[in-house]
Amino acid sequence: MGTDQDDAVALDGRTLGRRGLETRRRLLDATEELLRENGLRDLRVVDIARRVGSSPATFYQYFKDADEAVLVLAWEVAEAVGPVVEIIDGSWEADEGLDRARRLTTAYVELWDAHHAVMRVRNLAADEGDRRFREARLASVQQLTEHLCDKIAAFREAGRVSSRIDPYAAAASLVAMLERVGAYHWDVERFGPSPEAMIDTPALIVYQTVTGSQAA
Amino acid sequence: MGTDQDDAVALDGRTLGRRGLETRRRLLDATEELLRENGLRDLRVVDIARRVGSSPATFYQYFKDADEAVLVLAWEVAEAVGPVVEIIDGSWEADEGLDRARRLTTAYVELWDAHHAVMRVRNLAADEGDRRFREARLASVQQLTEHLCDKIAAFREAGRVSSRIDPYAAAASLVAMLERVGAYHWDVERFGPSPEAMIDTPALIVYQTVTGSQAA
DNA sequence: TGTACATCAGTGAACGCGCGTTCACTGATGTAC
DNA sequence: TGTACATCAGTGAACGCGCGTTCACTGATGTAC
Repeated sequence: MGTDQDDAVALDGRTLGRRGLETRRRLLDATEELLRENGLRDLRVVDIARRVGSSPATFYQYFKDADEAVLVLAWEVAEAVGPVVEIIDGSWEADEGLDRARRLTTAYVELWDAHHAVMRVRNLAADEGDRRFREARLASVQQLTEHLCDKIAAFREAGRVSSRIDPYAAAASLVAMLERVGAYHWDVERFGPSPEAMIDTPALIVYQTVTGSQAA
Repeated sequence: MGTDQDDAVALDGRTLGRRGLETRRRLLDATEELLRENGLRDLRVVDIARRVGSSPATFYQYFKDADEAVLVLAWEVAEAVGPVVEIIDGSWEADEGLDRARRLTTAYVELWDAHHAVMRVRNLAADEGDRRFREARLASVQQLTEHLCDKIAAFREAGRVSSRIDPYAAAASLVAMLERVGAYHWDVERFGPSPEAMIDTPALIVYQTVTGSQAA
């Protein structure tokens, strides 16, 4: 919260009115569309401006460059992770845990489906070491990891998860799996597995890893 | 095999001699270096040429554009996956399986450490739908997935892995996990887990998912 | 062993496009009285 | 309710750099005899 709409200010310091906020929004939407359609390599300020029927000069009233617009979008995605994280909280026993794992996987894959273009670029920039994108990714992924970590740690203390499992590393690995499954499940599905299998099976892996129980 | 050095031909059709092959190699190495140092956004033909002390015109004797050089590098990575795949073959019972999972994870993470810049860009381009990069990724990832799939299917038939697990989807999910762990384990390690934990724990997840057994 | 010729390899220099970016200006909106 | 003024919002037009790309040419290598 507080990272996009709220503290939105024009680059010259003016505060934005209704009209300004709308324009800014349309520029952001156009950025996401173009990223989806043409990919990162072909993202151009001129095109973004053209798409909303305005001029490049307008774009520069709101963002320093194209990257900065993408960064704002990445923070918006981070905010959308909140509800997904909440799914983790609660009991993971038996059917309830399995159901939770499935809802978690579904929600996260749907988040990717909705925002794959932005999340892809965010991950690339973060992996390449860009600090601003690292932070934005962290804001998404950290909450997820920590909540999963807590669950795993509890099952481990109860002696149900192997003591050779490092809870944080396990949580991070599961998040890693979900990230990548979100990114390319559509490509995997060309080789056999149904879309449902590409939810249910990773969900089972999550469940088994968190609880240390094998599903029936 | 047969995708890079062997059928290397200058763009005008001339066959390459010793000297030409060396230059081509140096251009490829420079491409990987610059990709690592500056990231995808700042990869420029002029810079690649400059780095090997030659002129842009030379670059264009060997590659149509910068993308094509990266593509060749991606195919080279695909060839390097062969030995990693072999680790999968053999018995996965008990300690032997655990050891195999650990060697697999180690080898794949090391592959990422050695070639992260190229693999990152390959994945982005593939995810964005670029056919050539999809093929190159497939060549890496498919073998891995299929070999894991065979193992999982066998344990499933033996009744040790849940029948609710789709073997191909499970294999793809594990590969997804390894991909992402390879890409960002260094970032995770800033939050607690040791480098060893970021190998051992995903390895355990692989082991448990393949064999349906919980580790002690 | 030497010479001539074919082909491989490399590049200087230039062109031109397209993109990022800015400035000086016009128009829209809102509010004080 | 109307008018004036402040500030918000938008842009046409231009500049200039830098990058991709090419061409005509020189130099290096190898091989046939």
